[in-house]
Amino acid sequence: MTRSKSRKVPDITSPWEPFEDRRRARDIKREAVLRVAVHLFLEQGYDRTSLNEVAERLNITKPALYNYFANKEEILVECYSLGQELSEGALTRMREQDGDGLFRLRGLIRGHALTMAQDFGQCLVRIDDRVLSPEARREVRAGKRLIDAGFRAFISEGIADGSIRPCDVKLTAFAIAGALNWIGHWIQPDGDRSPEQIADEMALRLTEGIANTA
Amino acid sequence: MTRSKSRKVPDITSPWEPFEDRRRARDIKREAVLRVAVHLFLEQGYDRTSLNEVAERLNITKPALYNYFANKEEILVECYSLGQELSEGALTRMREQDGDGLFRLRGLIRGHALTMAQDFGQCLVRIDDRVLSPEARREVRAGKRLIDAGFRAFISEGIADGSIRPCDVKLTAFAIAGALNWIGHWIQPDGDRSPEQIADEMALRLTEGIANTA
Amino acid sequence: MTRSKSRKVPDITSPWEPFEDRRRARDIKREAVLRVAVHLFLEQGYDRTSLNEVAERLNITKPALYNYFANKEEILVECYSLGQELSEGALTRMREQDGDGLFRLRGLIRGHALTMAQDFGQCLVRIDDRVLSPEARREVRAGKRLIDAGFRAFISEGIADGSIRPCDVKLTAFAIAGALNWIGHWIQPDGDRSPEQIADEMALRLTEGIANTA
Amino acid sequence: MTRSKSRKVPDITSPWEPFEDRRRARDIKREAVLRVAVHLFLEQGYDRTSLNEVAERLNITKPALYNYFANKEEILVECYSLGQELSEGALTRMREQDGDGLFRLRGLIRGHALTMAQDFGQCLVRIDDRVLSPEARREVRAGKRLIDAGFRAFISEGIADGSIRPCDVKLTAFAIAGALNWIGHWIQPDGDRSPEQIADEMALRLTEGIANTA
DNA sequence: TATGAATGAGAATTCATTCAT
DNA sequence: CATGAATGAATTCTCATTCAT
Repeated sequence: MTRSKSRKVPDITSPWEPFEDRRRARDIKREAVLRVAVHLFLEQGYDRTSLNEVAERLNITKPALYNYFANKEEILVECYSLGQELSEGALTRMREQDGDGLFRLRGLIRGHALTMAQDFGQCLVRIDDRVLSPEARREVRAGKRLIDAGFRAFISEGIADGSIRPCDVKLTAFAIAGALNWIGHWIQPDGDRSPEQIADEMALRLTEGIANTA
Repeated sequence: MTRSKSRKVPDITSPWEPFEDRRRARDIKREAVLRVAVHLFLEQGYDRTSLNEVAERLNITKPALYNYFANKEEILVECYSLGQELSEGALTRMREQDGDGLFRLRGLIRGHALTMAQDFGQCLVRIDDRVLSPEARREVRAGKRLIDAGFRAFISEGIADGSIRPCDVKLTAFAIAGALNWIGHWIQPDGDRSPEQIADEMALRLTEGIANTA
Repeated sequence: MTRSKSRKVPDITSPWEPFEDRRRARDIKREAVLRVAVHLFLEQGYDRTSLNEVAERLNITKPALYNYFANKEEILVECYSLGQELSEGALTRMREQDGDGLFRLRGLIRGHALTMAQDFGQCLVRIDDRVLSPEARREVRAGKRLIDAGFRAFISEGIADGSIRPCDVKLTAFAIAGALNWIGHWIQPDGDRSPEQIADEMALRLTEGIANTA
Repeated sequence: MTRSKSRKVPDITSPWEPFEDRRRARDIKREAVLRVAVHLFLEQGYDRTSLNEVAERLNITKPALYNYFANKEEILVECYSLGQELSEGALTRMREQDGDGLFRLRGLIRGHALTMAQDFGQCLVRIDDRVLSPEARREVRAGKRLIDAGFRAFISEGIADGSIRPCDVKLTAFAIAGALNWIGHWIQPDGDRSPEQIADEMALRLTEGIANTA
């Protein structure tokens, strides 16, 4: 690992590097915690996953976790955030791309489907956010609404530009989002379809009915 | 209540009535427990709902619950069962009705959508069955697979009889089921669409793309 | 059984018989409770045996037990009593028989050994009387002391009449009682020695050292 | 406390001391728990002794106990172990000593008698091992059988070398063990015989009958 | 930064006992 | 007599979190 190597010779190069180094090491450890945590959360549920288990898998002790996170909730919130970023990234990318509403919608579908193929993405729909404190929940839900708004926006856009047939926007968005979110519940790492295949298929299937291809 | 009335004159009508009466009273109470429990489970999550809360809402004490259920898990399992029955009922009904695959699929969609509008139905998709013991989980999942198999069967049937365009059956079934299950997450009792409206809309929307209407 | 016969024709013979009958039936049931209870107490320990289990084995319900016993403790106390009576019977019998101290001691040993071969006898030494309320415990211990006093009396008697060699009476009594009480811990219903064989062997073995056979 | 003193100057003496120190402190605390626990177990019985009581006497809180023991059963098992070691020590010592069977038997008797004068030894015979899980019970019973086997071995040895008169080995061993185990039930800390006196007396009394002194 | 220890809060479950029927 | 239901009290155990070191 380059991390451990650089840790051996910090003073030689620059007195600032150690800080950099340390911060980076810290971030790496934070990430490791999150990866292990989200994995266990998905495997056993949030409430049934004790911080002890998380710590054990990382070969540290429970209180050590508190160096990186204020509490258990913060861990979950960050897992949500990382998942959220995945879909938001797709949303942003499609917003910035040229193309009609249908094209953008399909892009978002693909992006959201791929999100659901990852642990952090899955936790968005498989870990109930009712375990969060009201404030944290509000924030998380705001994030989720963003994506939903994205679906609706692209659908409306498509209807406006003629690429999508008129339909009940809200319900259609819910239907699409639901079909995609469900992926997180049935997808298997070693399934016979790759995440990309699933994403592509969904992008078509979920828009067939509304696409104005006639 | 008729119960208390009949209790006053048991010997006159029938020596069996008291028993019947008691059994019925028992069932009524069991049901009340389940209704309160599923409500709280949906509101706060299973792990965060203590039996104390359930009991309190019923104006009884916690140990009294153990007269009706062996343990907390059994309560959840029965909630799942009641939810499961809702969709299975729709499945059975459509199986017995005449009509092509598309027709049946739409019926099942409607039925499953309506299931998702009820507490017992929602708990199927909103309470993580990973809290169950392996045996109980196996049983619950078997039930869920039944519904999924129903979707696939009707789609296959439709493809065979020409009412549905050839498509990836498994993925399509997942997409439809996902869109419907998601209803349980967003529907609101006082929303501007009635469950029936949602069900009808979904029955159309989710089949538009695959219906062979040309 | 004559019990069931007489129960069928109670009014014919005498208006008083039913009472007798009822009392007897009651006693029979009490005994049944005690037999089942002591068995379970020995099998699982007093605290770990719930009245439910006792009731179940008798095909009745828990509250029904309260018709025969005031509480769980009373059941145990009566089990002790029945065991106590076994040894006390032997003590009384030997007291009334002619013979020197050694003869009587051996008789008591035999009697106490046989007591330890029965459930009620075993409970004397295998169920800790510390589970009893102070009053009940006092009574039970008084009974146990009676037996112990019997051992000492016979030993002293034997020393006085020359059939037993001078020895530390108290310690010798404890040693003999201990050896006998231990039988309750190792004896097995289907062992290769009958209770009588064990009793006889003990009567000899435990007195060999102190018998004045020279 | 010396602990706090050494804690002030750890680096001077050795970098390992703190660790040693901690481990030792931990062991000391574990031992304290066991001593309090066995005392209460003997006083009130295992089931009637709550971990709360144990903790209270130690001026800690109940969950703190779980730092040292996995559960209540483990505490009991360790109490048994400590008691077991006492007698096993005597057994081993006598095995290694020169002398005939009678000599060794007497040594084991003395050792076992002294075991019964201590809390940990008493719990072997006064706490019913039926409260243990099957696995734990098996282990504990294996230990008990070891001692019993020791008694039998020394008796057989004595018969073989002529120091003990031929007798029913199994029954004799049971009788001796029983007499000794009973000590745990009647001995009193402030009795008029010291444990050593009792032990010596028992070593003689229990072998008088079988010793080949003629 | 990391750890062992400790704690407060809480949860499920068990059970002897009571009571109305 | 017997029962179903209910309860209060207790108990074991878990866990997130804190703190001194």
